[in-house]
Amino acid sequence: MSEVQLKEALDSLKDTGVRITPQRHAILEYLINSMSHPTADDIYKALESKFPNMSVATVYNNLRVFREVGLVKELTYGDSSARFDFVTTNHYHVICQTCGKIVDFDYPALDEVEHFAAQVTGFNVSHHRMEIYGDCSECAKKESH
Amino acid sequence: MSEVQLKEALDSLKDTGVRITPQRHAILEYLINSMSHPTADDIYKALESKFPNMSVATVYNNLRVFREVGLVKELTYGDSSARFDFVTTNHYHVICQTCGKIVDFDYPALDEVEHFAAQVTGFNVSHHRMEIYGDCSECAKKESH
DNA sequence: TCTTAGATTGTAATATTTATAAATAGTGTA
DNA sequence: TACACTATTTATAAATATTACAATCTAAGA
Ligand SMILES: [Mn+2]
Ligand SMILES: [Mn+2]
Ligand SMILES: [Zn+2]
Ligand SMILES: [Zn+2]
Repeated sequence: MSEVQLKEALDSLKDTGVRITPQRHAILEYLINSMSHPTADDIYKALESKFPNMSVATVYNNLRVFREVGLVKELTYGDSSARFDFVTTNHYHVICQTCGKIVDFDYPALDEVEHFAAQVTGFNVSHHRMEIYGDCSECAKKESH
Repeated sequence: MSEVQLKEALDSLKDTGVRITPQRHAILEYLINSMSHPTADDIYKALESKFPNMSVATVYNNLRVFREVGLVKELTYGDSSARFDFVTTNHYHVICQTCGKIVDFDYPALDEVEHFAAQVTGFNVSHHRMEIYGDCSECAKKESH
């Protein structure tokens, strides 16, 4: 299953005229298999044994390329560094304010809100972002002690 | 009207045991009167004629204090610096992807989404954030040329 | 007025991300 | 397969935003 995703991703790069390098292959593979929301530095560290000479700029450059092609979404929060999510199905995120855990969360897209915003503001609306914040069950348990 | 908001804000600081300094007074006043979503540096620059010796650290420190007390909300986007919004009524934001303009936007809070997320993930949900992205009418017009 | 804990200031440090230029390598073509 | 062309990588420096720190100052209660 993840092999299929990787193959489709590589094909979509090829279709856009983006060269497939070993670094790109490895970053995509890591994003697909990790099933998480890693930072650029997470990816850099995870691949440094395989690519001891890879530059961190390469990770950033390729994540931008992947974002532009539509393969990954960039999740930006206030605090620290951006996180990257391999695009599969549309979903939202629930984030623990205590430990930082990010949980995927399926919910129908809020089309009404977009339409309403377009009408009220005159914007040409393209998309929205939403995140839900709280404490995960582990952290909530610890706090109650 | 803004005098009332300023007075209430100062009272709420006093109630929390936060000292009222000229710098804090000025930052709050600016946030309330600007009716916009300034960055820390916007505030710093706007007040430098009045406080030639004020440190940018003071602006950051106080914005954090105000956030902790609940007087301001910090809006963090990917690209540049954080923006700050004096808390009045609950509202969302519509953001122009081209020029960066931020427009306030009233919409009933998405309580259902929060409840659903809590049930599905087991989180103790506290709040959510949502922004709508698109192009404002001016930018959309320019692009069509 | 005096005292003192908290606030401000000036500066250095940290961290993330981007820019740059030289070296390298992927891919289409012959 | 070998070549040529150009995209990509690498290494490093730079830009930017934010925080840490220590010395100085001051708001506010006694
Ligand atoms: Mn996700
Ligand atoms: Mn606002
Ligand atoms: Zn947690
Ligand atoms: Zn615009």
